[in-house]
Amino acid sequence: MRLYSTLQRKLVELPPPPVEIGIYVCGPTVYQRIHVGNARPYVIFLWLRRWLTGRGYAATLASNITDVNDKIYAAAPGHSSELAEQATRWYIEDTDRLGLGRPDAEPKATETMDDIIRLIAELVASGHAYEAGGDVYFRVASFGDYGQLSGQKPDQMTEQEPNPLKQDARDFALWKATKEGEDTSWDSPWGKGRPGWHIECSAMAAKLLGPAFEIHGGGLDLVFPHHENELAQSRAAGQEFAHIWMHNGLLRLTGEKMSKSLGNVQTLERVLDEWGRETLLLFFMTAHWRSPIDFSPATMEAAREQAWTFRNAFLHPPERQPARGWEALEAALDEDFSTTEALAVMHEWRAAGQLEQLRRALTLFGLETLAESERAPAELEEMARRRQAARATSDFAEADRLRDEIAAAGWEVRDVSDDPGYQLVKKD
RNA sequence: GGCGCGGUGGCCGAGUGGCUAGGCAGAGGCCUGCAAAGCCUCGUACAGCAGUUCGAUUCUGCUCCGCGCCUCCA
Repeated sequence: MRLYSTLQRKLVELPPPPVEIGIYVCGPTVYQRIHVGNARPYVIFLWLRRWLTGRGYAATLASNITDVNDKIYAAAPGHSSELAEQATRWYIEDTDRLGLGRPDAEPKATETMDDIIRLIAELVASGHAYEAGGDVYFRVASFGDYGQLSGQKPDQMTEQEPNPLKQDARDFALWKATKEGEDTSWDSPWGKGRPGWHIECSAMAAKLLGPAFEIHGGGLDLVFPHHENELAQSRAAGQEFAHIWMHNGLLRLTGEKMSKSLGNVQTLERVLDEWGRETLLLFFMTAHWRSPIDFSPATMEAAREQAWTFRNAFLHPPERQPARGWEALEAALDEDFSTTEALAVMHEWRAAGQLEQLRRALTLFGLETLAESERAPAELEEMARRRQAARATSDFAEADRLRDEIAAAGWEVRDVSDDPGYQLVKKD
């Protein structure tokens, strides 16, 4: 299997199974409900873990929850930990609704503090970091490969807010001394404080996956500075760290009038309420994981239609010549995990009526519910029967009236040749 | 300004040096009391300009346009 890696800027071959594949994905900073965009890496990497597991790998997925951070302090002055706890519950609740299960580990920064402090101390001891006024900074000049991941040239970076404690404008904080108004702090060799933004990921990844692991994932917007800094810290500490760096494309919001303010993002909660999990998952499948994807009513509507055609295949199986076998899906996903090609293969199976194969593929993507049909309430069954009776006596006015009534209840009646002569299908 | 990605038929979105992506929407037909679902048929696209080549949408260069990142960001 091959995956595109930002670090090597090319497709990188995974070692053949069975081997352990450690995957670390940057999860959210918890201070509000996550938005649809945050759900993309969550979905992609849970799918990937499923696929790798099915391919015979021992895949372990770790995805962190950053629960100490400037943004959390800013969002809830004086009670940041309560907000972090609340937002963590929201995150679990919202992502649970995707129905894909959970990562193998979801470490919290606040529960990894010993490892974080130990890692910083190591970097200080080896001269890759220095203490200044209770803060600790990473010495970028001490790490020759800095900039390798993002392609950013260190000498071209400019500092936004000059920090006199830094020896070099490019240096970044590993540890920050507690400031006025911050309601949480931890003891460290450098006094009370809390970790900087990047260090927690280095510490958690090493703790859970070891000093060398296969895949590190996250949104494209994390390449710099977050991942560049993670890589620098961990490599400077003598770890190989991640081999392959996967960065998913970002969601773009279009087709909706922007409310001018920054608050135009849609929460995952709202999207799930409005469109349902099946449509959202299918929507994510319609773009390659590295491509940007437009989130709009039109693109979501198209995804919903695709869900509908898959569902219909199980209600009314077509009989056609057999299409390609399972290996077609393997070929699609083994080459840079192309869900778009996988989708094309699945449509092929749908049209060919290869339903068991299709069901297996849908299950992989958490869409097995499309293969299940819901039983209609008894009163609707009764109405459908009365409609059949009306049709039998050519009372089409009554038959159409009943059909409208059933439709109003959110169901569709279809005339079929099989036994009861009708079929009730729930509409979205 | 620096780094990087991309421009494919009405829309979304793959892919390939010469041979079918796929989905949605649309047109016609079959089926149906009418529908729905399903089936059949239909679109000859690859930003522009040069170049390499027997042949380029696919390789190279340039131009135009769009997007992401450049210490808040999945």
